[in-house]
Amino acid sequence: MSTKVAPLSGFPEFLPADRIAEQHVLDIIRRTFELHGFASIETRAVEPVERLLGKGGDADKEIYAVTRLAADRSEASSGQDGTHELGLHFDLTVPFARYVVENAGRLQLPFRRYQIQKVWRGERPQEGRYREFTQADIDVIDAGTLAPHYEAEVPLVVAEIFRQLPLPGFRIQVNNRKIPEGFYRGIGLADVAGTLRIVDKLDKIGPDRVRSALVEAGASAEQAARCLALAEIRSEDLSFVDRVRALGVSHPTLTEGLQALSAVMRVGLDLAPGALVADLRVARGLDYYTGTVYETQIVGHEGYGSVCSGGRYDALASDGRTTYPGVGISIGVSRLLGLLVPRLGLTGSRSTPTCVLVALPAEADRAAAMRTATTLRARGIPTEVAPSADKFGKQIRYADRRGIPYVWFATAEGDQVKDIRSGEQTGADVASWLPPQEDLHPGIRLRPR
RNA sequence: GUGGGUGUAGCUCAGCUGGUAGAGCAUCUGGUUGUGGUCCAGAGGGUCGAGGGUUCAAGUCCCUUCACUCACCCCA
Repeated sequence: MSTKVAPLSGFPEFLPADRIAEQHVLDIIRRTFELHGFASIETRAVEPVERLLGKGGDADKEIYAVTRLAADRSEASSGQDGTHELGLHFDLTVPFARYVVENAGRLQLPFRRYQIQKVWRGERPQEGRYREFTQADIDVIDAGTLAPHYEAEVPLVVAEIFRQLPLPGFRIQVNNRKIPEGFYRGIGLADVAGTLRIVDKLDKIGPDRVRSALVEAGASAEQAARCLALAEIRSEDLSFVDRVRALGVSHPTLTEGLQALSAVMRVGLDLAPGALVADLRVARGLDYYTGTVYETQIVGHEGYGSVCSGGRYDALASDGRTTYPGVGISIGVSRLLGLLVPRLGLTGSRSTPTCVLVALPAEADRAAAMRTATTLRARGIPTEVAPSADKFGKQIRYADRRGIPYVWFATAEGDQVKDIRSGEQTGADVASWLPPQEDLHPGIRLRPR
C-alpha cells in the first residue's frame, strides 16, 4: 500500500488563510439569509437512490452510491425488506422536498428555510466544477399553491449577498421556462427540451452553429431563425415583453410566462435595480424546474459558469394527496470561491483567528502567560501563548508568519504590546487593552498580484 | 462516459542525438548571545508517478497502468 499522498481531483481543500476567506463568505451568506427570516435546517447526506433518481435529468449517472464495505449483496439491494440503496445527495432541493413531505404536519407553511451543506456529483472535474462542493440554498415551499411573489424575493436575497462580496459585478439572469415552451409550441416545435438545450449553447458556440444544430434537429430554417430571435432578447427592464410580442407568436403558455417574468422583473427594478436581467436564452438548471429559472454570471468571467441558480418547481414534493410547490435559489459557494480565490486573489487577512500571541520569556513563565491569555480571551480577544520560550525574534516570527498582528510581552516595566506590522511597542493593561475592531478577527483581502 | 495534454525536491520548473539529478522560491541553521521582516553564508530535502521492456547504460526510447489537467457532455 502506497503512502504517497496526492490531491483527489474534484475534492478541493483550502489552506487556512483561504479557508478563512471561505468562512467570511459563508458568514455573509448566513447572516443575510437570517436577516430575511429563513430558518436553518440540515438534512442527512444520503437519500434512498430511488428518491434521487429522475429528479435531476442525467443525475443518475452522477450519484455516488454509499454502501458498507462489508455489505453483502442482499444488504445492498433496494426495496422490499426495508433496506435501500443509498446515494449521496447531488443538491439540497431534492432532500428538502423530501423533508417537507416527511414533516409536513410539524412545519408551518409557507416554510422559508436555508441550508448550507456539501453536495456530491460524480462528474469530471475542471475549473469551477467539483465532485464535492458546498451549496447555500434558500427555498420557500407551501402546500397546494405558492404565491408568485416569492419568485421575485429569492433572487433579491442573493443580490444582497453578492453586493457584499468583492466581485467585479454580477448579473442574475432570469427567465421563465413557459416563455420558450409556449413560443416553441406556438411556432410548431414539439421538442421543447431538446430545442432549449441547443439554444442554451448560444453563448458558447454562436448563432450560426445554433441555427444549424436546430435545423439538424428537425426545425425549419424559419423556425430556427425565430428561436434565435427569441434567445437574443435580453433586457434589464420590461422591454423584453414588447420585443417578444413583436415576433408575432401567440400561445397561452407564452403569455403566462411573460406575465410571470414581468412580475419578477418589476420587483427587481424597484428594490435592486440592475441586479436582475431578463434573459430569454437561460434554460439551465435541473429538470424539475417548471417556471421561473435563475442563473448568475460574474461580470468579466461569463464563461466560468453560473455561480448561483435555481427556480420554481411545482411538482417536486408530493405525498400523493398534497403537492408542495416551491421556489428556491442556490449559491454555488465552492464555485464562487473557486473564482474569487485563484482568479481575483481573495484570501484571508491572516491564516489563523489569533489576534494576540503572548510571548514566553522562559518556560517557567508559561503559567503567567496563560493567565494573561485567559484575561484577554475573556474580553473576546482571540489569543494564544507562544509554543516555546525561543528567542523573542523567533516568537515574533511565529506571529508574523501567521499574520497574527500583536505580540504581548511581560517586561520588568509592566506589560507591553507590539504591533508587529508597524513595529510599535507600547505599554498595555491586560484588563483594558483592545485592538482596533478590524484587527480583532481575520477578514478578507485581495492578494497583491 | 468521449477526446487531447502533463507527471522530476514542499511549490514553480530546467535537464541537449540515452552516459552517475539541477535552479529559483519555500524550510531549517548560523552571521545577530532574548525583539521578526532586508542582506550574506551554509544545510536538509528525490525509489525522476507506478510496473514492465529495449540497451553496456533509461529522467530521456517503447508498452502497460495510475494520477493530475483541459475540452466535450452536463452543471453550482
